[in-house]
Amino acid sequence: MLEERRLAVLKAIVQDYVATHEPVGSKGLVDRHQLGVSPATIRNDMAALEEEGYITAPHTSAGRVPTDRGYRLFVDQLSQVKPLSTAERKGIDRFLGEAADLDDVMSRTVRLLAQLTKQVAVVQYPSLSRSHVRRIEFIKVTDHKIMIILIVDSGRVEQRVVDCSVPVQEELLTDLRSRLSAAVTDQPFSSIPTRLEDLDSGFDPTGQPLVRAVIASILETVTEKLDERIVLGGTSNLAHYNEVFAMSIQPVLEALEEQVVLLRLLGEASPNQQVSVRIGHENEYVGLNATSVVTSQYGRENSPVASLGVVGPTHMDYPGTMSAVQAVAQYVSRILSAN
Amino acid sequence: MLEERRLAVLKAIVQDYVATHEPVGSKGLVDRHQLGVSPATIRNDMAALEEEGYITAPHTSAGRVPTDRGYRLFVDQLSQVKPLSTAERKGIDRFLGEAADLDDVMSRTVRLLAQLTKQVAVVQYPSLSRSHVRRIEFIKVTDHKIMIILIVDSGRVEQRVVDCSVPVQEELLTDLRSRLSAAVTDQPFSSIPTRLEDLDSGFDPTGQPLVRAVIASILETVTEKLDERIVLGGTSNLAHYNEVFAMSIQPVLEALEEQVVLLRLLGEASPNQQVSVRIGHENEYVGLNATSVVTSQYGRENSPVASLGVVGPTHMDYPGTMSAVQAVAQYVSRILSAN
DNA sequence: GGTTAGCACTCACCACGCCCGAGTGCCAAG
DNA sequence: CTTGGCACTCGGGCGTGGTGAGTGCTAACC
Repeated sequence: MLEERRLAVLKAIVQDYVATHEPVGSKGLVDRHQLGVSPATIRNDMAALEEEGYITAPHTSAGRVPTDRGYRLFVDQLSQVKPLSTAERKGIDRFLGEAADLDDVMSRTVRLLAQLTKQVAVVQYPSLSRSHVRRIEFIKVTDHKIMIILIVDSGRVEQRVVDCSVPVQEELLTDLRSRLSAAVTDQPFSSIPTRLEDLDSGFDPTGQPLVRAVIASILETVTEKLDERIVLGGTSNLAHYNEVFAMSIQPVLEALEEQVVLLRLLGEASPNQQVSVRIGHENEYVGLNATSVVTSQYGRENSPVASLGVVGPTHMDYPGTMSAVQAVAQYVSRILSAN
Repeated sequence: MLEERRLAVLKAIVQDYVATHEPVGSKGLVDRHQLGVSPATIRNDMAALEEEGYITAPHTSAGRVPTDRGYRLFVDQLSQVKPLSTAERKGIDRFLGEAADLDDVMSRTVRLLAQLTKQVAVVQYPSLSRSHVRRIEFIKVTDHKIMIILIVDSGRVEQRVVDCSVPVQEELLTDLRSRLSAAVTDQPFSSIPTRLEDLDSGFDPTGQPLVRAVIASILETVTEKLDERIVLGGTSNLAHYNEVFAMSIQPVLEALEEQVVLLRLLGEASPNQQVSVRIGHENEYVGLNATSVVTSQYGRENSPVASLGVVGPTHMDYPGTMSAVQAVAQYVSRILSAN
């Protein structure tokens, strides 16, 4: 009973604070929620909650504000993901359904996510490391240059030009293509290094330099280009918080410019299909200690290819944001597997 | 004499204001610059300059601040592009020289420009419309799907998948490849629509649906993908101005998210090799009325392939920014023509 | 005529002091 | 355990007065 009401109070505090962005007091709480008790009782509960570190008072005569810990409890136990309205689902469907190619899907997704959540959206391109090779092709650009083209199941296409010291012979190229093709087609990227290991030994000595150069180049692409691509959207939503709230957006903008930071942010997503939420100081990167990050993976069931999510203030609408992120991830998954 | 000193005063005002970001008064001016006259005289000049609209007073008892018109005069007549130090040039050279592929060049350029100018950098990928086709290739992905690959002289590679209603015959594809290749190789993108116009008539009727589909797809790529790609950098520099200066960065962030706005921004660059500067209200987009945009085109002499530049507050260091933009544009031009 | 010194004037800015009210913690009664 | 009552705290809004930077004007000067 006692414990139960305390949680209800915390929930109410979070909800009110998210709605108003102002410290919430005991009086207002009983007015706006049916708690069935008087302000004085609430005050006792609030004192207890503060004692336990779930809420804090900015200064003596102000109301209380949830702490990161308070939000965590709220997210874990007090909130339920609210389903999107059918209108919203249809809107998403229509908007994403029109996408032509992968670039289009990504850019539409990021815009959609930013618009739905009114926050900064972060979308990662399907990760090569978790994709499969669908096809490999060569194009002879000049006598000494060939372009390698890797077509990936997620729709990505990687290309790279190799310089060779000797002129490229057409037959050799054909041979190489078929052998490489056999070796890597439909194989996961992560297995490529081992699969290409001894491939050069099968060729006659005159061709080996070229073969080695090609293989080296592919390996380079595989390892290097794993620095995945990320698209951002809704950055201007940051300005909104800057004005109302007293938090500087500089560190956040800096974080968003660091591909590495973003990748780790998305990479830390929980391995299961669920939505992952990191609140305030739970984020490793200090610049994001005043923000929360909501992410989800997308791709086929049990084998996600990448992540997407949003970055927003800790006082965000968690249920709404989580449902939006989850829904968008599901839609993107569906669209990508349709190819 | 009279006119001459007034210009000197304006120049001094701009310089001081850019340095301090505070309204500058007559006393400070004579202290920091060798003008050879007394504050009272300066005051007369300032009154005249204000009359003519080059400077303005925020309020009665504050110093003067340059207007957009004042900056314009400063840029046009009073400043000279200051050359970069050799150390800076070497730094640029080293940093950009390491770039491996086009993506790398673009991302390094944008970071470099942001770092040099401490402002927001905007770099446009080489424009297809001003590029030439170097090569066209087809890859049969499945029976009904072929991938078209366009290799462009600026290093870009565009690909697109076409769905065909009928199975694709290998010979037809070879035939199509050679004809298309002959038609478009080394031709500017802008000429492609006319060159492809009647190409389908040369094929036998059974192949025509495929040919038409391919041609349509290429045309689509040519026209649609002309929505060029743009990379941004240094957005966090905006936060700096936000704090010190009283200008909201929201509209600026919004503008930066709009590809269309950015493209127009870069597209309006003056046609010659010089650096183009648009100050405050000279920018068509209202969200950027409080900023200045410094751009330059890059590419071969007399045939630029794209633009790059920076967006910053109107009280920026124009000579420094202009020289940085110009230098970077030149370096990028050089690197791209090296391929 | 252009330049300069002197002077009165204007205001943004800051510091101080004041009050107000929201919100609290505590206590004693229900 | 809950509740009404009450004293207390303290941030924020507001008027007040002082300060100083900067100006425009006028009259004298070269």
